[in-house]
Amino acid sequence: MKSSRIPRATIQRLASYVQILETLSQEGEKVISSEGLARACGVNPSQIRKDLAYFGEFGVRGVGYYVQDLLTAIKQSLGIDRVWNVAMVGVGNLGRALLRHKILRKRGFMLVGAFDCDPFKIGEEVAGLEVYSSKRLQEMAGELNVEIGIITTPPKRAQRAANYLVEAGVKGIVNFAPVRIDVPENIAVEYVDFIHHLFSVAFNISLNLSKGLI
Amino acid sequence: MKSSRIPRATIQRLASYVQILETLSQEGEKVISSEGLARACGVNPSQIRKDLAYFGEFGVRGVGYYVQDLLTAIKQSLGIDRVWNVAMVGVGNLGRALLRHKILRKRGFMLVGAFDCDPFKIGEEVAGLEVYSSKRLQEMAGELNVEIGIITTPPKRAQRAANYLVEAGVKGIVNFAPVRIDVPENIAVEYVDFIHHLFSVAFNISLNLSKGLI
DNA sequence: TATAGATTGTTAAAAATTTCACGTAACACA
DNA sequence: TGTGTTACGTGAAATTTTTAACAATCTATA
Repeated sequence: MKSSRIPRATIQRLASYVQILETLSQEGEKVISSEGLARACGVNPSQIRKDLAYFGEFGVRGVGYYVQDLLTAIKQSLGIDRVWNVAMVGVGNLGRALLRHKILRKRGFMLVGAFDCDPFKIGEEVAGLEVYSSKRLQEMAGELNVEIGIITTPPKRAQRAANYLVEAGVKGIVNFAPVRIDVPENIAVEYVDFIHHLFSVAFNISLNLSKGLI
Repeated sequence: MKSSRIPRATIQRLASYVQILETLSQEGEKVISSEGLARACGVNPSQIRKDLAYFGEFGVRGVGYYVQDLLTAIKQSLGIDRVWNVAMVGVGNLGRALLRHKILRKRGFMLVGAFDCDPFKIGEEVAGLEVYSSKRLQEMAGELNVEIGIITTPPKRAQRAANYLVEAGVKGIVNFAPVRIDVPENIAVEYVDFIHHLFSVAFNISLNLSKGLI
């Protein structure tokens, strides 16, 4: 199928297929059917076949999908078959945790710079990276070849951080601060806010309570 | 409108309305229109009116919504007009960051217990909480009155953590580990995986590149 | 080489969600 | 009190997303 506009939900799901396929691959599984994959990530088998169809034909009829091949194909489709250089703005609790988290690097996102505007933090070393003044972002981003920015500042500083990142030439931003940011249209932005998920759970618990399920 | 089944997306959006209304409230704004709110969170005004209609009529025609009233109403609808007690299983980098984050408490989620299975971590104190053995979850959850569990273990230990939490009687789980967990149907589960968002940004950057937008 | 069994890719139907459009209600002000 | 203006609530239309159904095709085996 042609890659007409691809639903955002499809992209989200592809990301979880990657997780599962990577596990399967490590466990030495060679082949997986859409049904098997579907069970593993709690969706409908047709959904999976349709999602994949946006990008090409990766399976073999009567057989299923070769785990390694499919993994490679999805990664290629998502553009994560390579390493992306990432800079972080805001070295608070959350920032530190992300800097120390191995998962980012393991998934191909290499933290190459850490920035903060707090003079007390500047010069500090976190997870092998020196913390620089946010004002030096533009100057340093070029030589570090930063492509993606992660914002982990307090909400009030998020827009400024975004401005710095855009000036520094990043092409995408993942914003952990709970505010919208304004950036040019050709900059890809994603918002991460785990409080939403807590709200969601609280709501569903309340719902279950009112339905007498608990 | 009657509260027929409420779309998950609606709940997600309500959560962001809360964020914005709280800011507006702090800034002393008294009234906001669906259009103003829509602009602030990047959605369609009708969307907002429809979302709210699932829970009741909170606005005044010709005027808009009284910020404080709407905030109260949404919080009540979501079941976040009270404090929820939360236990965390897995005190790694991410767990620590969450424990130290003020935002959880500020939003009404009180961390009342921290658990880990690593003997080196047990007994340690993080953000004013002593870390206990995960095995003691069931025993302690009762007296701590834990209602929600947060899983921040490595993926392989997530299912075990979930089992402990369910045995301990929690009614909802927020899982930060990148794996599905199996729990009884009446337990509300939410998955948080920020790697997905990085994937998404990477994909959109690749897309923009191929469209010649960059 | 033919047949049986399995599982994909794809089209069509169904369901869910979003957007539009407009009647209705509230306020401001003459 | 009447009139104009604003902006909500809601039913219907449009769009998007998900699910179902099935023809196509691959492997295995006799």
